[in-house]
Amino acid sequence: LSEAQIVEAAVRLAGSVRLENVSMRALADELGVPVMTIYNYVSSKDSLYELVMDSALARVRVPSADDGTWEERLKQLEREARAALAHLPGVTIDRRDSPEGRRLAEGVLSILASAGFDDQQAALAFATLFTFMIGQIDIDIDVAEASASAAVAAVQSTAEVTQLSRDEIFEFGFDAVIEGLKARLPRA
Amino acid sequence: LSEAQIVEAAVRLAGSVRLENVSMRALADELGVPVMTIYNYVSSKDSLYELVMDSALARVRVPSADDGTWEERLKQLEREARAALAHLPGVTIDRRDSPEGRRLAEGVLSILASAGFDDQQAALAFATLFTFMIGQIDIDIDVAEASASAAVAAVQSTAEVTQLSRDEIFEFGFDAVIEGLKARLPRA
DNA sequence: ACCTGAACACCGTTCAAGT
DNA sequence: ACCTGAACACCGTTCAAGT
Repeated sequence: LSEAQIVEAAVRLAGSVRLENVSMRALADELGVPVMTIYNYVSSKDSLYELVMDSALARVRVPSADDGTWEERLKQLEREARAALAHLPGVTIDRRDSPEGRRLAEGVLSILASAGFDDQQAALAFATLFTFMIGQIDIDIDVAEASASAAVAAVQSTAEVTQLSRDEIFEFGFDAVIEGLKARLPRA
Repeated sequence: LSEAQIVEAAVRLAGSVRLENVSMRALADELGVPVMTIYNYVSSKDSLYELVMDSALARVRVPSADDGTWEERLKQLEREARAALAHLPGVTIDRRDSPEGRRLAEGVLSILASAGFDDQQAALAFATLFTFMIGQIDIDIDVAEASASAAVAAVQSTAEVTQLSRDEIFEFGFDAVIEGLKARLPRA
């Protein structure tokens, strides 16, 4: 048994239930060990949240400067972050003590700097993008948990609108946010 | 004792702890009644979440057509919704079966319609605004719970940046989103 | 009819006893 | 030293017994 195996099992179980509803007892069953054995590798359930989050975010790459325009790089990063967490209900980006969260935050800030934002504007743009992404992840999970949500319902209630996929909504929203930020970019 | 008193007590307790961490026993203590008495007025803790959310959102006004430009009306609505939930950690907008959630969603959609968005674009714009607001509420609460969060840390790490207040970030982000949406408005 | 104590089936985690 | 069963202090809610 190892920390990695525990995280793996938690991810497996968190696929169908919010991680906070996966009990340590259920996790132990999944691993075939007594409950308290887990505590030899993971100090608490809270620390398990962080380990799961970090293992998910570890997959997210920060595109390098030659991977396209700054808009494309940002979009790519956010798309991957969203995908990494979309199927882990109950796992959000806790930017507090997470190494991976910090890595990605720095990635976003450096892309914004390369776009020409000064420190102040980059910080504001970062907060805007981060806000949008947290909302996106939250909504992805809401929709996954109850496909008859009122966001969809509200959308559908607007007459002859064809149903919008989550991906279309993401692309539209992200492009809108980027365009709004670009308008605040100091002229080159 | 009444449903209203129970919701009031829950709001009181949810000021300092996330509502999901307010136990029915603690709520009963706050009200000075035995635990099971609450169940004569509220069918379950889940239904209590909805009652608390609805009572908070009930305060949020949908500005009428003569309350300013559509941008100002949207901003006013979102500002109030944010304020209504910012101090209720653990209470998000569950658009599922909430009357107040539906009322506000329809309010936003009607403002977007008055701005000239067609149904499809209005639905996409609504989703974008909603995503941004959910993220904002989440982050407000994160920050309230741990004022030394990494979003702030990341911002501060960018050298000589003065600390940004949550309100400044909201104003900047909201304006950026609105500007991005406006760019998608069919030309009048 | 309305109310509610005791009990049930859970939690995360401590702690002491096992090897 | 490492492991882990039993126990503790909680949960939300059922249900039967009280008035």
